[in-house]
Amino acid sequence: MKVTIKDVAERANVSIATVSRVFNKSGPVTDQTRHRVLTIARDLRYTPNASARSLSTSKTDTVGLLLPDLYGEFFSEVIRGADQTVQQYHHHLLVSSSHNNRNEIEAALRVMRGRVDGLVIMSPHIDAATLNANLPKSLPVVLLNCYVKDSSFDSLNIDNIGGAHQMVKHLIQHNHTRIAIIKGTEQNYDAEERLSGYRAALREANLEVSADLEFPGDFTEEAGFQAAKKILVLPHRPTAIFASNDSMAIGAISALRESEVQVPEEIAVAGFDDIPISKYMKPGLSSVHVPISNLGVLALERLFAAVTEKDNHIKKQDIITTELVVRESCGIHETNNDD
Amino acid sequence: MKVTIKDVAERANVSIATVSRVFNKSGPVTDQTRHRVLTIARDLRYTPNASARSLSTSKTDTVGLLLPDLYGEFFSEVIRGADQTVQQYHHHLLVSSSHNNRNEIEAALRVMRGRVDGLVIMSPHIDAATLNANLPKSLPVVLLNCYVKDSSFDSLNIDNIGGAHQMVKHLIQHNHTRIAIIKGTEQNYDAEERLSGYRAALREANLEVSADLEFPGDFTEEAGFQAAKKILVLPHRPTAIFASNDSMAIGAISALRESEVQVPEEIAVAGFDDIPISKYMKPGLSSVHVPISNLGVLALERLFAAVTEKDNHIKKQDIITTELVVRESCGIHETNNDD
DNA sequence: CTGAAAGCGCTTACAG
DNA sequence: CTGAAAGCGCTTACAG
Repeated sequence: MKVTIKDVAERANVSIATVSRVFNKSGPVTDQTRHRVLTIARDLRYTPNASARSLSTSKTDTVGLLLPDLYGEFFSEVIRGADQTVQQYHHHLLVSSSHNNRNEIEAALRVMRGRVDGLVIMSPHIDAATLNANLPKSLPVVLLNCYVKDSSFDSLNIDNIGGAHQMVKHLIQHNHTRIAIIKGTEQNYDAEERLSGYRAALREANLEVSADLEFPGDFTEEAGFQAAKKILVLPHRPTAIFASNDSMAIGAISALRESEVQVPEEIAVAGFDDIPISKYMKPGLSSVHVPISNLGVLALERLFAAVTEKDNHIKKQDIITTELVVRESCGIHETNNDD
Repeated sequence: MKVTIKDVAERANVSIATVSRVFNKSGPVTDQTRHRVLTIARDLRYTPNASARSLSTSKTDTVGLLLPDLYGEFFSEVIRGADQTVQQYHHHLLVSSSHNNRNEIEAALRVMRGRVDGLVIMSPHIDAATLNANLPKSLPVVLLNCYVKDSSFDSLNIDNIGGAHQMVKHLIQHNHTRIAIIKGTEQNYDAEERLSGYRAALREANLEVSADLEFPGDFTEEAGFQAAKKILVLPHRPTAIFASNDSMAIGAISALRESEVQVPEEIAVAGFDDIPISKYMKPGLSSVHVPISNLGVLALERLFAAVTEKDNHIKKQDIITTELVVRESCGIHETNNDD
């Protein structure tokens, strides 16, 4: 049933070595034999067996992408960017998601090991020790928005603190003094950093940092909706809400409108991520722009650099800068986005 | 550097056959040797080489997922459902996306061939001939929302016609007689079927089917935005817009509000897909609910059935039913969703 | 219960 | 330019 290199070789009256050379464009082969082999291979519908090839070359032509829970537009964008780059480098993409505790991540790491030439990890729960314990030293790894700050790994991190700080500062500059935050998932890296940025901006302006203004969330619309409901019943109502991502901001706006509270007139709302849809909200959602699909591209390019350069590869820890995007939801209509 | 089955065998004073048996839980091994092997394997951080294993078993424990362009929330949901099921069956997921013409798809098919035990294909551009030409007869395939209606393939298709028909009928029953449609991507399967459903409902009600009411789109918010702008300048303005998906409906609503046209009072708007965010729009977006993440689950479950049952597997062509979800954007507030 | 050995389908020095 | 052969790291009948 299945056709192998041997079948092609026999029919073409050459050795399997020659067929191999033709398919790998390696070594010298006459045009004539090359052509004959290629024709017969096509007739027979021969494709080299990937496992056999991997076994002898110890390369898999595959890279892994480890993701947390997939939600919303964000991960579509990341995967799009990643896949695009992987295809460009003629590799394949093994995706594994929804690892939300240490055991699941360790299992995922072990499973990837031996199946991929390199690994991009986007996981809020990972630490350097776990990585070292479960991955061979030789496997190239790029950490995308992980907690790990360790110069022994390549990493790309969104400037969460800076972005949140900028947005909150912007609100303060426009006379908001009581600003609530809807936090991201507990223990999540982005969540904690965005919270830090928020607090830092308040402190800088000598505004009170109070737990009464910090509401739990988990990055979903529903969480934003619930948090806003709680904010609405506060005795001394905030004039602005900073949601730790756009999905929650959208949920929050929905809750406010349901209660007939005007955005931005009565309460200003701002988000984070600048997912594509935010622009089409009414009012348009002010947000902190993250180059999402570019994240996937950058991570994979770094990974391929590591794979190619081997021991000569120099690891870097990069911060991806964000950008303030002011739309209507925060009530401040400006043409230029200065802070 | 890398540790193989041989290293484990030597250190444990057993043959590689025994180590293999321990790792595959096959054949009889004394508890004592099993334990010894396992301990040593852990110390050595041994993981079986996936390629070697695949080569001798001719199984890859990997399934492929072929997707079109990734956009919005839709594909995050599909991938989430797929990955979840794949993990449950202890397999891995090879994802390949953004194949938008025949050549790219053929290349992707060939590349998958030999790397996966089965394949889920979600591609509007595929046809039976291309599949047969590029895939071995023996490879299990499940078509997810593809054009191909061929009993030689397992397939799952969204009831696009029925869903669109139901939504438009609903609008008609509430006295809309001039209903515009924003179409999906040219030549796209979903796009064409939703258009058919729209037309069928109009005809059934003896309403005119006119090209003047059919506007091009490509499933993005931007396309919905642009289409709505065109609709607004129509001499005889429609009272309702049926967008072929939610993203376009959201874009359209954005355009209408920008022009200070009230939704639903002046123009009703409805979408298709019922992506999670639609519920949080203001006004809440009326839509046709598609069980999106379930799509991924169902497709993969069918695939694993095919993989396991081999020649005994009976192919089926299933239609996934949709459900009308009436919210505020279409202006008809009802508790029950009867049509 | 355990081992020796063939075989999976390739690649790649090494000869010629 | 081409071929014979070793080797990649496993699994799996077949013996014992």
